[in-house]
Amino acid sequence: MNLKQLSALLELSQTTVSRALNGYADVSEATRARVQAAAKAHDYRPNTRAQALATGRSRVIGHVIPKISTHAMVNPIFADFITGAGETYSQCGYEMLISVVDVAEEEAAYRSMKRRGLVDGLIVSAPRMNDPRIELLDGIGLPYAVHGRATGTDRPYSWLDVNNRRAFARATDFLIDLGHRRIALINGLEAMDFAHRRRQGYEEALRARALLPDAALMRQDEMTEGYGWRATREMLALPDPPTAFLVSSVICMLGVRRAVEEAGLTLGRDVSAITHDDQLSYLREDGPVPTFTATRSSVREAGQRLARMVIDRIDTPEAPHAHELLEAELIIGRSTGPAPR
Amino acid sequence: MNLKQLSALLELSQTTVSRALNGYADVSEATRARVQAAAKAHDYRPNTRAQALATGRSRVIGHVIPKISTHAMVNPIFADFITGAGETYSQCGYEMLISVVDVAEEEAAYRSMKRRGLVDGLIVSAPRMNDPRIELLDGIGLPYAVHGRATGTDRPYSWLDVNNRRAFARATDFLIDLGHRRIALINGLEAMDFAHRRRQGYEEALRARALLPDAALMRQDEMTEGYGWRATREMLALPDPPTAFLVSSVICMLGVRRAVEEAGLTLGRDVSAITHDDQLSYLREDGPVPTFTATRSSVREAGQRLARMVIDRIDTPEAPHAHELLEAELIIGRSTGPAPR
DNA sequence: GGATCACGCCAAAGCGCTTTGGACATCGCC
DNA sequence: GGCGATGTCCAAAGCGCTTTGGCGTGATCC
Repeated sequence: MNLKQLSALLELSQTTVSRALNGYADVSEATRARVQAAAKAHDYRPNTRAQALATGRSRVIGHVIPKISTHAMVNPIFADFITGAGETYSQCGYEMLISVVDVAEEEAAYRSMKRRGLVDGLIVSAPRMNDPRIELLDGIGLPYAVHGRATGTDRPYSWLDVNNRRAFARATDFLIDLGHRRIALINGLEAMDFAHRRRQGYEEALRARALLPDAALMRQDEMTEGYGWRATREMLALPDPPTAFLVSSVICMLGVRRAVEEAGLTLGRDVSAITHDDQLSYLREDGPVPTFTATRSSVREAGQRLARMVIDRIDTPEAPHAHELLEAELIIGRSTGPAPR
Repeated sequence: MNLKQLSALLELSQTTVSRALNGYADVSEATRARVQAAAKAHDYRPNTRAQALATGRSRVIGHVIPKISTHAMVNPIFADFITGAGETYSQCGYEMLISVVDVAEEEAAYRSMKRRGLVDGLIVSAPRMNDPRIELLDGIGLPYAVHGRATGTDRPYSWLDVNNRRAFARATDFLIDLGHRRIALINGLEAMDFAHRRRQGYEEALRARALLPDAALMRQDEMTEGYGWRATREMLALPDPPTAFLVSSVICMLGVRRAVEEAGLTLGRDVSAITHDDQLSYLREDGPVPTFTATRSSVREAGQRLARMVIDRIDTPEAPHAHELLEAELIIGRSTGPAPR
């Protein structure tokens, strides 16, 4: 059933039927009701491609996943983030298009998306320091919103971010309050903006309490379980090992715990650790006290809100850029305790 | 730059330019070369929406994620699977559309996708026993391929699956060889087809060695870390606890390990465990011997191949249905050892 | 009573592509 | 020289929608 057939059936013009369904005022309420009833009865849905062609808007938002190499890690927060964004999209009548592209072809991919009229807007994920994509997308003229921020870019853009600096400063502070002095940082790759900010927060908090950051206690890498384990194991073997760890993700934290336990130590007693927790659904726990003390912020909610943000960019490009800074909660679990003496 | 402008520039008709670019024979090689050069020089990309409207094919493949409730788990294999599928799609000139829909509206979502001409085909994920989606999609007339199988459906359909039955039978057999007699199964939800098959394999292997499946040693639930921990903890507290565990996912396995260690036991010595491992990229390890003994099969590769399978369905709907049964490797790690006496 | 206006409807153009059904040369062949 | 075959190209008609501009009709106002 298409517009033509539906309007023939109703003995109305395509114009009137279209305008009736799209809420224009110059249709009498009587005919509008009649049209809506018929549309419902025949389960009429306008063809998206025709609609897009006629309006110039595709009602699709793109998410680009740059692929480093064949074996590179897929971001574990991806699934929950997508779910959040998808919820907003379906509420707002948008579709989500995901494009896996080789990192070398990322720029070409954006250009192609624009030229082919594939998407109305984009979500930019995992911004790096001085991320070139912001300038690129402004140049291309594709609305977007960034999940995170890109230190070093001076042009305005819309973003939503967790206050990573403050979260890690608070976590560090909390560990210092517990008497810890040698606090390690198991960070994500610091070319990533969020990891950079976390280190800032960590170092600031140390300095504010007259502690000197020690390069031997700082690591950065892709946040896998294996990395958490390796880093912890190595640092516990130092002559003057840390008594506490600040960890960038729960996945890493799993590795940290493994290393701590393998060393015959108990987490929360002999060694403390705080992780950032994106509330990934498949790692959720139940029970009164969480296993891990964590700075917690829902990545699914971030997806929901960021999706709304791109849609706003598309609808009102002239509006000023939006910024949302989510504060992470510091949730006390069983992985922290007073520093051993 | 659109077709009209490009053809004006070349002083050719739109027809000729279009046919030149689409490889039709009735264009001289000289003009074809000229057209291609101009298209390249101006980075011409046909508008996807117009192309789709004209051809009736959108070159988009849909993935539907049914959302149980606001807090339901997002499948952890999702990200890697999507990445694999996305790789194939970009090679074949397809786009991937992801739709998060409330489970109650799943059927309506499929219908709508078809009517709106949004997608040319679909991937069906996480089939349940007697999954109604297969009949539904056949009725709607949307090509699809299933990731897994749906026991109880007698109509033919294209699928790709891991040989879950054999994988779990082999794993069980291996544990029996090591002297284990009380082997627990920490399964996924058995309404899911894969979990059902895993239990079959497990029970068959037990019976083949004259062991009786014990309901007290079998659990099923959503495969979270917390579930693995809870199930293990409870079973270890039984009067006659299991000495080995068969676990449905690495995420669960993390919980199993936690429970084992909390009980003061050592995995691979006091208690053995084998998990199914989808080779999720963010849980990957390095090192010579893996931590976990596992039945291993790459979900990313599954994504790649299944994407190819839907594309084939779209291109040649009259071809017989394809089936691929991937065998999981049994990889020996450090989580298994001889049964303690 | 005629001008004005709002209301409700519609014909037709257009979005950017593909495809059908020729048209026009050129060529080889009898 | 005429005829069919072949090789190149093109005008125009769609694909299914939205939107512009206009057309009647009846009510309103001086």
